[in-house]
Amino acid sequence: MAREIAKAYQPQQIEPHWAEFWVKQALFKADPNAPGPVFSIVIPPPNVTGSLHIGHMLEHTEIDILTRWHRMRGFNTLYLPGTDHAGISTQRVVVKYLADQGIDYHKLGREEFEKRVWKWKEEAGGQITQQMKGIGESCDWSRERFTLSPEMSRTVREVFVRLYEEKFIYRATGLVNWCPVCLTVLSDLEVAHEERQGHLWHIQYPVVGTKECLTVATTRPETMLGDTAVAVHPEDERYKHLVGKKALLPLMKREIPIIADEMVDREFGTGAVKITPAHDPNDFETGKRHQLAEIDVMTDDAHMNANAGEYAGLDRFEARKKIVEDLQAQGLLLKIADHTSAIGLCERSKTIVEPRVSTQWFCKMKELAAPAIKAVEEYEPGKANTILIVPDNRRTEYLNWMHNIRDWTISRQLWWGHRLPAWYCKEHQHITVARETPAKCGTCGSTTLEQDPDVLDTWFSSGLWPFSTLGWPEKTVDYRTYYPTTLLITGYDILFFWAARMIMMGIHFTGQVPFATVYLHALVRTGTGEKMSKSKGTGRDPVALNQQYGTDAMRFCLASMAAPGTDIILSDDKLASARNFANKIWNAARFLFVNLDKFEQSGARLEELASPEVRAKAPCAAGGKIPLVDAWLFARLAATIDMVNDALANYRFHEAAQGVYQFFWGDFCDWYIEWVKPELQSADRERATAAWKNLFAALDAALRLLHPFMPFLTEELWHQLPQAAGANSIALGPFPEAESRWKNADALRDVAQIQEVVTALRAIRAEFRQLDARKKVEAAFSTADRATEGLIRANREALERFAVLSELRIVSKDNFDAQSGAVRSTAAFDVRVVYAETVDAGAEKTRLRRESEGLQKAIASKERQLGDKTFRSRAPEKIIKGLEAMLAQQKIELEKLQRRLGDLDGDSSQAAGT
RNA sequence: AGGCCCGUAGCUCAGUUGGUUAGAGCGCUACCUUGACACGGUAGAGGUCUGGGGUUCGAGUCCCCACGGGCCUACCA
Repeated sequence: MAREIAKAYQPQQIEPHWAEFWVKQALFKADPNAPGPVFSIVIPPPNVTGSLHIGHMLEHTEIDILTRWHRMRGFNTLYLPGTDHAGISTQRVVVKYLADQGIDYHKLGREEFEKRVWKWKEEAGGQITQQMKGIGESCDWSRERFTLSPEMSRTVREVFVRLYEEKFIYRATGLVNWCPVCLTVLSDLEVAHEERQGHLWHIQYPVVGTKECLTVATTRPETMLGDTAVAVHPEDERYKHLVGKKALLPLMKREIPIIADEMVDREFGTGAVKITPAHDPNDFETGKRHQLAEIDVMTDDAHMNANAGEYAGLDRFEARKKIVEDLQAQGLLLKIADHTSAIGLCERSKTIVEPRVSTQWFCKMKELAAPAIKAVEEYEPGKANTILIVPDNRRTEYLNWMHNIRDWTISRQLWWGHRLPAWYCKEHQHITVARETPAKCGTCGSTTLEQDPDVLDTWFSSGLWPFSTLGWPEKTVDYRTYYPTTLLITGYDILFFWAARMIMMGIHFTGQVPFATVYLHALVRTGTGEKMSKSKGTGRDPVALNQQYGTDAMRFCLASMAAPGTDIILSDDKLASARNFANKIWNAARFLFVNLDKFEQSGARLEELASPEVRAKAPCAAGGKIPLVDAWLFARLAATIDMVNDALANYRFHEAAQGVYQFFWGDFCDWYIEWVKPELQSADRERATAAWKNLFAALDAALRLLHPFMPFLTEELWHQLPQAAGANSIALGPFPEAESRWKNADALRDVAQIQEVVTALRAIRAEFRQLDARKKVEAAFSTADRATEGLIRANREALERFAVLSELRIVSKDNFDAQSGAVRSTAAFDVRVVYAETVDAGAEKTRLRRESEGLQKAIASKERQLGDKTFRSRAPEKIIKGLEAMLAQQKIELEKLQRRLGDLDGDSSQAAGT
């Protein structure tokens, strides 16, 4: 069965096939009745507006690696996909989309607009899920969810009504964050702070009935139009005499009281503060204490309104400019000082947020937060209903924020989202909150009801995600089986937005934590350290990169950099290196297939080589015993499996990735395959068969080990293995076990010894610049240790091949010394390559000197330490013993080095003499 | 303002409870197109772990200070 197999791995040619296969076969559909412990994970729902960006790629890679790993190990596994309706984002996108077609969404009206968004969602909103399918994420697509679906709406209403009835949700008038571009109120979290260079304007307010002026300092002169007082500190001697008097508000010619309030910082500015209750949170509170009027001087879109007198109609920043000019003209502007302050920006539109008085819906948080704090604080491994947050420093962040949590503004002035289930009667504005549209007012019975036009913050519905997606409030089979979920993987940038709220809501409504562990992954940054962002044009399109390097390479690359707590900077170098790895795997398999044809021609049957029984017994013996290198390979494999399992269990993706990389490339390709090459073609039938059996068993296990990281490549290659015949997918497992019979410390030690000898011989060869790399030369080996001698003797063939030797002669110390040629020594052995051309004695001496200097230093430091009484009395026995053993070795080595140096000096002086 | 993180080879980063001569990938140098792979092979060069102080028998690892970089939270006008 001759195989056509491409010389280089071409991911583009195999990925679409398997991606489609996995979806069509519904291979990853969860079955609540399946055996095994449960592993369930819900996707952090990406925005429907979105397309896959590099951050998703990292997140989904981590989720998919863990999901596939668990599935292969026999867990009852669910990876639930879905998308978020993303209120503000989506509304902005569709408004713009309509505007591009000359349609003003206001004119469409709410109902029609919502229809258009749904239509847009059906047509364009599926992009990200299509991409996820294309990159082979092992989701259960039959359980895909959308945060604004009718089922989700029912859950949202249920939650809203209950929280209202429990008095968590309330409606109130307060000072809120207003985005003049998105035209909605924002929660505190949606306001991003940024330090900006600004000014502190000192403005003189004349005091009525005196010739004095009170100078106030402000960063926002335009808000003075809404001033209703000036405040000073009650104990400020400079101003005590003015308290109770009135100031004449410049430009507006309005008399406003001069009040005393503790909130004033005497040190800051002039110690006198203008009070604008309608446009500043502090002033709002001060206004409440002093019963001051709240004069809103702006419109929704941050232009000055009728309250702003002659400035009405101006944009807030134009107004600022004009006001400053006018004040200057009137001689009331005392000075302008530079001043930097953190200003609030709308997370979405990047507009400066305007603090504003408004009536909104809020959710009380303190009480909801308490059990969510407890769940994290009381975490212990295995303790029910507690949550582990990884990495640890995020846990501290979470706790800090939760301890200082403030009420959550949940209403939004948008059309796209879950509409508030609250109705007002026309007559009295009584509030009726209900699960179903009520027929009459719950208070007065009026039948003229109007529903609140607002929708809920997007995060309100995503906060219910882990249980809303599984059927809650019904106790469905899915809910009973898969809730609480096992794990949440998300970015630390939405720890508060999302994770914290899920924990609070989950505990409150289900009595259980929504997930046992939160793993917060890194952000992918650009070379300059910024977060990669499509809007800034600094992002890399993962789909294009997948196309270029292969999805598996991308996954492997991200995994190998995903050390917990460390942000990732992606580069083409790293992607290329991961692609090279994929190619290496491809070619290792290719080597097997190409040579298998030859072997089959000699009459071998595949079943004989790769039946399940053969694999169950691997490694297979030849001539009654397991060849050393085979024992070694499986020992390395077992160690790697243990390491990968341990690393993945602790979210140390980079360690797991580096472990499989090292095993496959370093151990399997560089040493094992090279070692057994001749055996595969051996005339000794039994030996060849054993080699083939072990090769197939090892590759089979290696592919399974690699599968969570590189699903496409491994699926493709695995299907070409003889043992895969008739099987459906490598993805269904099993994951290789680190068999106890594979563990073999002796084999590990022995092969390491042989590798050391090979490396020493190769290094000498490399020093002979004249020596053709392919020319076989003679070498001598000497050791004082009989076991080592036996080992080398038994593996002489392999050694000769690896070091390109005509013969490796094992000689006594005296015979060794009698020969000429370049030498390398360790404490355990000496090797000499016999070659007519001498090495560059000068270079050799330099190397030896440097090495012996290093050794001398190491020896001196060890002797010092071992000579120290305190060290001897306090250090653990193990450390002392280890140090002593190492010291003895180093001394032998040093002695050899120096003898060699002496020889070289002798040679050169002799040469000089003749 | 408070809190957190980072500063290790030319570059990007690992380095789990402090313990034997600090690792990887890329890049670099030399040699090798050997029948799996040049997206390859072999050998090598290269860091005393930002600086200073301290704890300790022993510190890249713990503590303090300084410098440099980043992030988060926050109603100082």
